[in-house]
Amino acid sequence: MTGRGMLKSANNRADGQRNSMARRIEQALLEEISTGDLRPNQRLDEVGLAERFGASRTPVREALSRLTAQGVLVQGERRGVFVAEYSREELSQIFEAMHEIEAACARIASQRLTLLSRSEIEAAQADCVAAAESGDRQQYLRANESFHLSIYRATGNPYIAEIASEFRRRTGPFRAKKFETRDDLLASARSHGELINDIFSEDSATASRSMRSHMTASFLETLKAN
Amino acid sequence: MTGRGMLKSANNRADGQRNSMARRIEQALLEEISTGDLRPNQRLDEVGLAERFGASRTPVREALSRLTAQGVLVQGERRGVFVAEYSREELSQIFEAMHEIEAACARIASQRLTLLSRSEIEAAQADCVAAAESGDRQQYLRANESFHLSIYRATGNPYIAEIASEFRRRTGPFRAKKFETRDDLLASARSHGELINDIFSEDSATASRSMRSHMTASFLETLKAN
DNA sequence: ATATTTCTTATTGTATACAAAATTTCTCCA
DNA sequence: TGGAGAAATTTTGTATACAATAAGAAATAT
Repeated sequence: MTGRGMLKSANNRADGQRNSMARRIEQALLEEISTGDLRPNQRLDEVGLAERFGASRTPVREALSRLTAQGVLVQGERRGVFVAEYSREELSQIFEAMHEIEAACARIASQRLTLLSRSEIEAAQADCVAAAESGDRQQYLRANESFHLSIYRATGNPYIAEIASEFRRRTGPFRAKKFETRDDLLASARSHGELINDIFSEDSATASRSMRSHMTASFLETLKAN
Repeated sequence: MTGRGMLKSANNRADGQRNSMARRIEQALLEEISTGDLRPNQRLDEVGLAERFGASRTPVREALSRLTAQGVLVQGERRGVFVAEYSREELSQIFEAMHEIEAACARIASQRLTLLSRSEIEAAQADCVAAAESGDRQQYLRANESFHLSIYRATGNPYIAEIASEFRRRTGPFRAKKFETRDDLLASARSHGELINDIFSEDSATASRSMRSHMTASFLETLKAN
C-alpha cells in the first residue's frame, strides 16, 4: 500500500521550517547581512525588496519586522529600516554581553558533553580547517558559524543557545570584516583548536576561561577591522 | 527554535512610542500576558483580536509576529499562535539560562557600581520592603520587577540588561505564582537584602555567587508553585 | 540669495480581497 | 455503528488598493 497516511506524516515537518515567502525573505536577508553583503546602516527598501524577491510588500514587511525584533535591523529615526550599525562603544557593550553568554555556554557544554555533541563540534572544526586551508572565505564563515552553533547546541539548553546565536547574528557583519586573508582564517581555525581542547578537557572552569580569552581576542580583532 | 528575539529594544534609541496600531496591539497583548489575563497555551485568534481592537488583521498580524519573535508567543505546530507555555523541563532550562545572565549582571553591576545605581537599587528595595510589609502582592510584583531592573541597569550595559529583562518577562507568569502569602513577600524582600549586601560589597565574585543562590532558590520555589 | 510656503512624490501603515491549505462537519455506504 | 470520502468552513499567507504623512522639489516673497 502506498499509504496516504505515510505521505501525510512525511509532509508533517517536525523541524519547524516554514517555507513561507516571508520566512524565505527573512532567511535570505539574514544571510546577506551576516556575510556583509548588506552593510550596516544600509537602508532596506520595502518595494525594492518585494520586486527582488518577486513578492508583494506584505511578506517583505513581515520579514523586516521580525528582523527588527531580533535587533539585526533597526527602525531609523527618519524613515525606513536599516541594517543595524553600532558605534565602538556599542560594539564594546555587545561584545561584553556576548562574552558572558559564550563563556557560560562553554562551561555548560563542557559539563554536559556527549559523544554526539563532541563529534558535531569536531566535524564543524574539520570543516573550518578545510575551508581555512583552501582560503575560501565564504565557506569559512559558514563553517565558523556551524562550529559555534555546535558548541551552543552542546549545552543542551536551547534558550541560552538561542541568545548566543542571536548575538552572533547581530555581530556577524562586524566580525566578518576581520576575515580577509587566508592567514586570518588559519589563525581563527587554530584558535578553535585550543578552544576545543579546553572544552573537551571537561574542566568547566578551564573551558569557560578559554572561551573568554577567545572572545576577547575576537573583539580586539573586530575593533581593528571596523 | 525556542526564544526568538531576545535582543530587541536595546537599540530602541530614545524613540518616542510609535503610535501605530500594530505597536499598540503588541503592547496591549504583552501587558495582558504578563498580568496573566492571557494564560499560557491560550490561542490568539487573528480575526478575533482584529475585531477587539477595531483594526484589520494586518496590524494584528504584525503584533503577533513581533511577539513571537520575542518568545512571548509561540507558533503552534498545528494552527494558530499561542501564549508560550513551558513544561517543567523547559522551565528548568530557562531558569538555567536566566541564572547565568543574572549572575553576570550581578558581577558586572558590582564592578561598575555608581552612586546613582546604588541609590536606585536601594530605593527599589525600600519599595519592596514596604509592599511586603503591607502584604500588597500586586505592588510587590511591581517593586520586585523594579528592583531587578535596577540591577540590570547598574551594569551599564543595555544589551545584557535587555536579555535579562526579557527572560524576566517570559517567566513572569510562572514566578508570580510563588508569591501568595505575606510571608512569601517578606522572605523575598529579606533575600533581596542579602543580595544587595553582596553586590554592594564590590567583590564581584561574591556578588555573582550570591545572585546564583538567589536564582536557585527562586527556581525551586517557582517549581513548587507550578 | 535666502527663507518660507506650496506642490509633488515617496513611503509607510492599514484595509480589503483572494487563493491555498487544513480542519471540521456532513453524508453515504458497508 | 463506524468509517471513508466529500463538502463546507476556518485559517493562514499573500496581493493589491488606499489614505495619511513625511521628504523633497519648486516657486514665491523678502
